[in-house]
Amino acid sequence: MVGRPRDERARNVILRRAADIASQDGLEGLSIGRLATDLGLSKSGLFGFFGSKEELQLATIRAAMGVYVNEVVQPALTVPPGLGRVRRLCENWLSYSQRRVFPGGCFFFAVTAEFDARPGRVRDAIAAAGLDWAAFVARAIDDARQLGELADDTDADQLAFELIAFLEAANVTSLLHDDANAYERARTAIRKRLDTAMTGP
Amino acid sequence: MVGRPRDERARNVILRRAADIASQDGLEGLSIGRLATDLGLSKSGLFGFFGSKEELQLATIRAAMGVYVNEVVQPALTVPPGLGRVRRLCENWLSYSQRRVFPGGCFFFAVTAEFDARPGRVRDAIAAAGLDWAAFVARAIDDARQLGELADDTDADQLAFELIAFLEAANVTSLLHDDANAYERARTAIRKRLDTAMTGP
DNA sequence: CCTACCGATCGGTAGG
DNA sequence: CCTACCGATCGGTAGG
Repeated sequence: MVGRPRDERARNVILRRAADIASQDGLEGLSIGRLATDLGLSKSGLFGFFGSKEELQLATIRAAMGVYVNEVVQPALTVPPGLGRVRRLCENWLSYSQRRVFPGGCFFFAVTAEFDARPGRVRDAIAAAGLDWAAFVARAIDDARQLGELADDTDADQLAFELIAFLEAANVTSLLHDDANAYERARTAIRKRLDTAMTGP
Repeated sequence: MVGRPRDERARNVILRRAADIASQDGLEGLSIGRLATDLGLSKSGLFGFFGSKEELQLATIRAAMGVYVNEVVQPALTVPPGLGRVRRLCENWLSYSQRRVFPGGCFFFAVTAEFDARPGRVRDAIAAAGLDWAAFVARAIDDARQLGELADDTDADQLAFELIAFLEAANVTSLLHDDANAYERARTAIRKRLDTAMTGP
């Protein structure tokens, strides 16, 4: 099912716009007609790329995952494993949210809140992405622990939960109140929490 | 503009159902026709109660605020000011989320993520409720500080930000992954964070 | 990839 | 508070 290069480029343009819209108005607020008009395509032409609204939603999630990996995950892998990589992951995330890579803030925050109470393939795809991300953060934390940079008894899953909580709280607070201070709040919280984790509970 | 008692009772029933729907499908997913069918009313009859969809959305937010105050805020006021009240507020919140007082988890989490990137009166009402809540938590924290139960230099707004981050992370994690452990994660995080705040940074 | 169309549903209104 | 209706928009399809 791989199209010609030209089709793939078109798909990428479509899906990047779709992710922008969904970050603001949700994956249900993303309508095929509106997306087609935005891009200067016919509705049925755009529809033909995906075959159903659900497939468009799933493809949009995959495209947003690509952006997320490029913005948050990959640049952290240039830092060697350890506490530095954990800090870099958090900073990359805050920067990705603050720079409004997606105009509605973190794409995954928006669509998670939208689908967390609606069963289906879209929710399942969002949940899988969330588990992957939490496991990746926990792995980076556990690497730091094994390297002796965090206390031996550090619970990586617990610490990942707390750091991710700070990141998401900064995202939603800055969006809702146009308050960039929320990012400094999160940075302060993360710094202090990692300091505590260095010496143990 | 106060209706007869009978009208007020009907309004309460309508708005409680509206809040349930919105917690799962959002305030845009809440359609007048669906709400009317659910309640056995005609669409135009229900429409007449509110006059516009936006007014229905605003009334639904006010109704959800009443539930929230009853479930989370009021029972914490039976505890004297201090650290005990702060802990009680957090526990009330986790219980309110975990018991699914609204079937889609915390009503305000759902609608905040939905409207945080859309200007308008609905967003403004949600933002005002969020500020009130954060200020209330910060006030409870500062009471505890003034009573000597938290370190003198405790930053109440910062600590409120962190505690609320844990609460909301538990809500969304439990919903997305059907994982009740998230509430224990939040309880652990809150307990440790308050312990740290007792002795100072 | 387009035009033209389908039935369903949306918010909202007329008229009683 | 109801029935009946309005134009707009939804996801999706027919036909080319």
